[in-house]
Amino acid sequence: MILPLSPLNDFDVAKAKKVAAKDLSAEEKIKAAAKKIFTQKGFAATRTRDIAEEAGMNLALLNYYFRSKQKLFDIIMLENFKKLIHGIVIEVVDENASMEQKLEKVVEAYIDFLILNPDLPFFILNELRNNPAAIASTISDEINQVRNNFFKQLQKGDKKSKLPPMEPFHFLANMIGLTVFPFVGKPMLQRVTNVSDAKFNALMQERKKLIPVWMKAIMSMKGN
Amino acid sequence: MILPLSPLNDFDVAKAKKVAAKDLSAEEKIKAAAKKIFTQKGFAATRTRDIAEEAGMNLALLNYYFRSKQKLFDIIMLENFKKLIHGIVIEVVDENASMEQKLEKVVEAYIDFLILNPDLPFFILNELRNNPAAIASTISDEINQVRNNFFKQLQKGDKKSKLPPMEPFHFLANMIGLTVFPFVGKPMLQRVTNVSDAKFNALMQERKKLIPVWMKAIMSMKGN
DNA sequence: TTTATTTTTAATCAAATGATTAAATAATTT
DNA sequence: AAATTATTTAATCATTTGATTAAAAATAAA
Repeated sequence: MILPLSPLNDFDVAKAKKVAAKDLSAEEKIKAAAKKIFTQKGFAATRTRDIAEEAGMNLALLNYYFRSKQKLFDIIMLENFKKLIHGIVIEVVDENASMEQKLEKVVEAYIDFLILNPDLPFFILNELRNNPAAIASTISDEINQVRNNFFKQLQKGDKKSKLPPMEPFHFLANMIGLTVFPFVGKPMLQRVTNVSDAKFNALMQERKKLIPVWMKAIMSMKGN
Repeated sequence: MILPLSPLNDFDVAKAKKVAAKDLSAEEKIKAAAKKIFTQKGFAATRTRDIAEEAGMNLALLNYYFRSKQKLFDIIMLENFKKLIHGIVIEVVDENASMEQKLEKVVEAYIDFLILNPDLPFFILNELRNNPAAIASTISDEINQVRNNFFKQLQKGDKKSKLPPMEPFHFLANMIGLTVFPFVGKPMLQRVTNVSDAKFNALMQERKKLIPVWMKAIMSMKGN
C-alpha cells in the first residue's frame, strides 16, 4: 500500500477491506478514542499522542488511517453533529403533530440523548464558534426544513394546543436554554447547588416532564 | 533590573513604578490583548504570539511582565470571573428584596452586562470544565452566601410575590438557561434563526422584560 | 552630564507536537 | 509456499510555541 507516500490518492480503498476483522479494527479504535478526547477537550487542546494512547495504538496509525489531525477531527465533528440533530428535525418538521406533542417528544428524546452524551452540546457550541461557516454548510438542508415548517407553525400559532404565535428566536432560545443549558453548565451548576452526578441525572429526568409544561406556560403569557 | 535573570525574585516591584505613564502602559496593553484573545479562544487555542501581536508588543515583554502564559491567563481568568459574578451575589443575597424584585433586577443587570461581554460566559463555562476545583475555590465565599440566603428563600417560597417553593437547581438552571444561554449559543441561534447582530441585541433587550415574566409563570405552575 | 536602572528588542533555545519514513510484521492472493 | 499487499512499529523530521538571553534603547537618578 503506497498511500502514505502519495498524499493525493484516494484513501478509502484500504479501509473497506480489513474492517470487520478481529474485535475492533485499529481504525475504529482510533476513531472511538478521537471522539472521546476531541469531544471532551476540543480540537486545540487535544494532542494526537493523547488519542493514540487512549486507543492503545501507534501514533503513526492515526496519520495512516486519517491523514491528519484535522481530517480526523472533521470526521468526528460531522458525526457528532449529525448525532445531535438526528431525530429532532424529523420530529419538529412533522406537519401533523401539534406544538404540544412536539414539545413533549423532542424534550424527552433530547434529554435521554444528553444524559448519554453530556459533553456533546458544549463541544458543538465550541467548534461552531471557531468555524461557523464550515459546519453550517453541512446542515443547511436541515435548517431550511425547520425554517419552512416549524417556524411557520410557531408564527401562526397552534390551534389544537391553544398556543399563540411566538417569535422563533425566543422559542428556540428558551427551548434549548431550558433543555441543553443544564448540560453545558453542568460543572458550574453542580458546584453551586451541591448536586451529585446521580442527583443531576434524576433532576434531568424530572425536567423531561417539567420543561414542556414550562414552555406552554411561557407561550401562554401575553406579550409574546 | 535583573528580574529576567532571577526567576524567583518577586515580580511586582518593577510594575508599580512606570505605570500611569504615556497613554497606556505596555503591561496594560498586553493585559487587554490577553483578555480579548483568551476570552475569545480559551487557553489552549491561544498563542502567546497572538497576544503580543494584538498588543503591538514584543513577545518577550509578555514574559517580562507576567512570567508565563499560565500566570497571565490566571490573572485574566480571575478578573473575568469576578466581573461576571460581581453584583449578582449582592442583589440575590439581599434579605429584604422579594423574589420578584430580585428576578427583575438581576436579569436586567445581567443582560446589560452580557451585551457588552458576549464571549464571557462561554469562556467561564469552558475553563470551569478544565479546572473545576481551582476556580471554585476562589469564589466559595460567594457561593456559600447564595446557598445560605437565596436558596433558603427559594425553598420556603416567597409570600410577597405569591411564588411557591422551587428546587434551587431547577431555578438556577432555568434562570441562567434563559438569560445566559442565548449568548453561549449565539452563533448557533443566529445561524438557525437568521438573525443579525443588531436584531440579536434587540431581542436581548426584549428578554429583559420577558424573562422575569416567564420565570414567574414557571414558578407558579403546580408540581414544583 | 554621567551613572544606574528600567524597558524593549532581536536572536535563539528547548520542548512539544503534527507528520513522515523506511523497515518489520502480518495478512491475503496467487 | 511464494509473492504481493496491507498493517504496524520505531525512529526521526520540521514546525510551532512558550520561554530565555544578551545587548540596545529609553528613562530616571546622581
